[in-house]
Amino acid sequence: MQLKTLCLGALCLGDATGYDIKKLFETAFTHFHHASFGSIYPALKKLESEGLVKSRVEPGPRHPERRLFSTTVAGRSAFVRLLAETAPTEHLRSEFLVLLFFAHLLPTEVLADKLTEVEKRYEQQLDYLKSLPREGRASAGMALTIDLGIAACQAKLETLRTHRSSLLARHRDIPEGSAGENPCAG
Amino acid sequence: MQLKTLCLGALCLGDATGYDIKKLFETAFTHFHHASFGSIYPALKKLESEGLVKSRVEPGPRHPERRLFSTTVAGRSAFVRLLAETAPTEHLRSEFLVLLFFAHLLPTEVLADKLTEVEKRYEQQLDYLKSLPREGRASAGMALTIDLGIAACQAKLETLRTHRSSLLARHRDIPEGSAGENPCAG
DNA sequence: GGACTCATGTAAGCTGTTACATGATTTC
DNA sequence: GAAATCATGTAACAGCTTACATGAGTCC
Repeated sequence: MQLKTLCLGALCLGDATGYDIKKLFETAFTHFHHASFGSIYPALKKLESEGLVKSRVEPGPRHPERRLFSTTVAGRSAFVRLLAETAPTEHLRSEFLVLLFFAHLLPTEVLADKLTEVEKRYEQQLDYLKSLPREGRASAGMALTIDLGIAACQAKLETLRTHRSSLLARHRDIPEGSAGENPCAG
Repeated sequence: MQLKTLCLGALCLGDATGYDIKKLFETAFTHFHHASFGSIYPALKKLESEGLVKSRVEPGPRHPERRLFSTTVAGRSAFVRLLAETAPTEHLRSEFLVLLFFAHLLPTEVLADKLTEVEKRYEQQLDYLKSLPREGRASAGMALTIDLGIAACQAKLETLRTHRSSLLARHRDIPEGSAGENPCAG
């Protein structure tokens, strides 16, 4: 799914500026998608040129001049169609698991620091997801995206906490820079 | 982390062809990284031009001619350095959670199909990860990458199974195409 | 002989990132 | 008056995917 489509979806939730959409990516979408200004603004421009959204400039004494986007009828039906056609895939890209996979090549202290860093991030993410309102304002589907994020985060955090000390203990015993046998062949 | 670095890492596990590395991405790395031939072969070429890997062509009666890559001393130390510098981040990109987030815009049957599809995929992934050998050949870190994959997958699968029927029941009651209130503002 | 796996590579192009460039408004 | 937040945009470039193009070896 292209970012363009996601921006169109964001506008199906209500009128918004490019800045608002960036905020959405940093809050409600944070655990399953990412986008930067450099892609959001061009995406909105493209959507407008395709007639899927329209915009008006709002001058304001209470904020800098801004461009508010809204969906068009064509935009809403295009989004629903695109949504229905989208395969429900997931792609994780984890530098952390790469690090863990090659942990035997790292000094124990470096590995310990990385583990601590990840645990902290998981804790923060868990706190954040738990702080989100799940009743009333959000639909059942939205609530489930949060619950799935919480479940996965919690499971990983528990696994990490369970194995941390034994991993580090074993790690101290291996020769530094050992590559070992090829464990992946075959 | 660039794909180039990951290819270099793969070669730190033992000599391999581009094709072998692709296999590694489809097996050991499958739940945390992805790469296609179109990026692997150029990456290996680049690594060789930088002196981090070397290669020899192996003609064979038992297989088509192939190019076997190995790391150089410079390559191994470069990889260890790059690894130590890598921040242990994770980025999920989930079209499935996008779908769930906008579930209220989909017909109930379409939503049900998507949920079924995801559950099946999770089940397959879980079976696969559980089938991997965790003792003996793999290092403790490699084993933990598998355990983390299993934990996350299991947690998501359970959450999905728990909420599926109530989600679909509630879903049938909402007006079709309802966008509702903006649940994300503020 | 057909299907499948092993095996290598290129080229066009899409998508998105990073860094740059700018400035208003609000809050302390 | 400084810092934070609100706000918009562009340009250069990185990085990877898709599709194409090709062919040998193995198993049934």
